[in-house]
Amino acid sequence: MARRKKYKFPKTTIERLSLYFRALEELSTRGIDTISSEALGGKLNIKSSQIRKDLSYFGDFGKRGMGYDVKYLLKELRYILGLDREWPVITAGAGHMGTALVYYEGFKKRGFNIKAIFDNDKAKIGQKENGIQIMSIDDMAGFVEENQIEIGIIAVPPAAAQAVADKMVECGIKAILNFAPVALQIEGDVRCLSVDLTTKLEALAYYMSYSKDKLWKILS
Amino acid sequence: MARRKKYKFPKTTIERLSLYFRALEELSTRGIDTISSEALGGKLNIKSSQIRKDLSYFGDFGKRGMGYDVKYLLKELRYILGLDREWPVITAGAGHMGTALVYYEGFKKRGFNIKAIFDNDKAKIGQKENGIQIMSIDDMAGFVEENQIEIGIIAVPPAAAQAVADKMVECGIKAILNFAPVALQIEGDVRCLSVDLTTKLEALAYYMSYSKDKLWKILS
DNA sequence: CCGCGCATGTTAATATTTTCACAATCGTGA
DNA sequence: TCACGATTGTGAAAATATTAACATGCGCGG
Repeated sequence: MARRKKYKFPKTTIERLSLYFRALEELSTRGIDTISSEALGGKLNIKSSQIRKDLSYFGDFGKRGMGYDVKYLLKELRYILGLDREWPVITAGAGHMGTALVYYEGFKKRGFNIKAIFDNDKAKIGQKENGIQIMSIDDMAGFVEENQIEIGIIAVPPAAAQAVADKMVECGIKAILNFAPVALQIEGDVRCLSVDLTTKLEALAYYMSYSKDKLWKILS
Repeated sequence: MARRKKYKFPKTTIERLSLYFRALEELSTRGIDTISSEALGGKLNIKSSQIRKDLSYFGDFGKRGMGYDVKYLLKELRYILGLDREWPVITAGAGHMGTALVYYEGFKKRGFNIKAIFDNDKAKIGQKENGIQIMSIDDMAGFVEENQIEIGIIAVPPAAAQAVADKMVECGIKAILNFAPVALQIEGDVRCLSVDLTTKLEALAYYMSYSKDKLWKILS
């Protein structure tokens, strides 16, 4: 098992580990046994020194002169990222985005199992989506406790997001992934990360329009 | 209009401007005319000094002792971000995620108008989703040229993403927003940003599991 | 079993980003 | 019109993160 090496490392390292994991998975299915940091970096547009450094925070996984054993590194990363178990999760919001998440392959593949969908639309409650029950938000507390849910995903309209987040926290959820375009105020030791669909698109709009007739330049 | 001040600034500044813009919009609809960097930071969990510095890269928008005029700053940010115009965009992928994007309010609201959806599923081609035509990928080139599309959104399964990206580049698309969980290789001066649904979730899994029995600690 | 080439792990240097701290200055009310 | 409280804009310091550079060590071939 991976030995701990350093106590502190950049926040961005974790998200890169996730990228490494994904790329290694793909290499593994292609039957590739070994890869160098240089080659992996080429696939991901990340410098090889960055990869070596990221990995070095957690252990010595490679062999000098040889590179990394794909299967071994996968196993280690799976452990480091906490993907060596199933994570039962709930989602809130049975609209288009919520539904898309329920069908999203990437979650199941990594052990994130959506156990229930919560919504307050009476017409939807009681129905199923991809085999998963849509339930009333009023039943969230009991469900979370019974099924020991720790992770909640929010995919409701922005106006409702804060209330849903509060509800999740109240129900004992420990981590929230937020797809609503609002900054949630979370109290307590609950982790919250947001996936923002529009800021990235707006960044693209910025790049496109600045290149034409604006003069600001981005650093680096 | 905003005066240019500095040539270089952090990459992250642009995405924060987008958050400021969104928060100011909400303040504006609530009839709030003026806000301080401190108060805005409180809403967004961002330090006031960060906000002032971000804005300072583009101009002097505030009044000492008073704060920022909400409507004025909105206007300036709209210009800076390139949101003072309509952006015609196309999407690729008419699956669950692609469909969710077509119905996503946040895009239209900012002037990003999805003009067509491309897919290679014959059963879907010719149909509409939210009033928008689903077309064959073979017709992309003509459509992009005729409609002067500069931005493309990829929401296809990972295995197909690279091919779609190549196609978009070939068609003259200048910026790509990628929702597929793969690192795209883009040649030329085409901008590409990815929205990653799983890395954030995996980061949460990491935080949750490290807090229990792992010893690694994150920096800061 | 020695020497070579390759690719790691790591230390040091560089680059970038955030935060601090405070002088500058706006509007208000005496 | 002056003094005060508030809040900006900013230069300098601190904190973070990336990149370079290279000594170290592994496996292979002779």
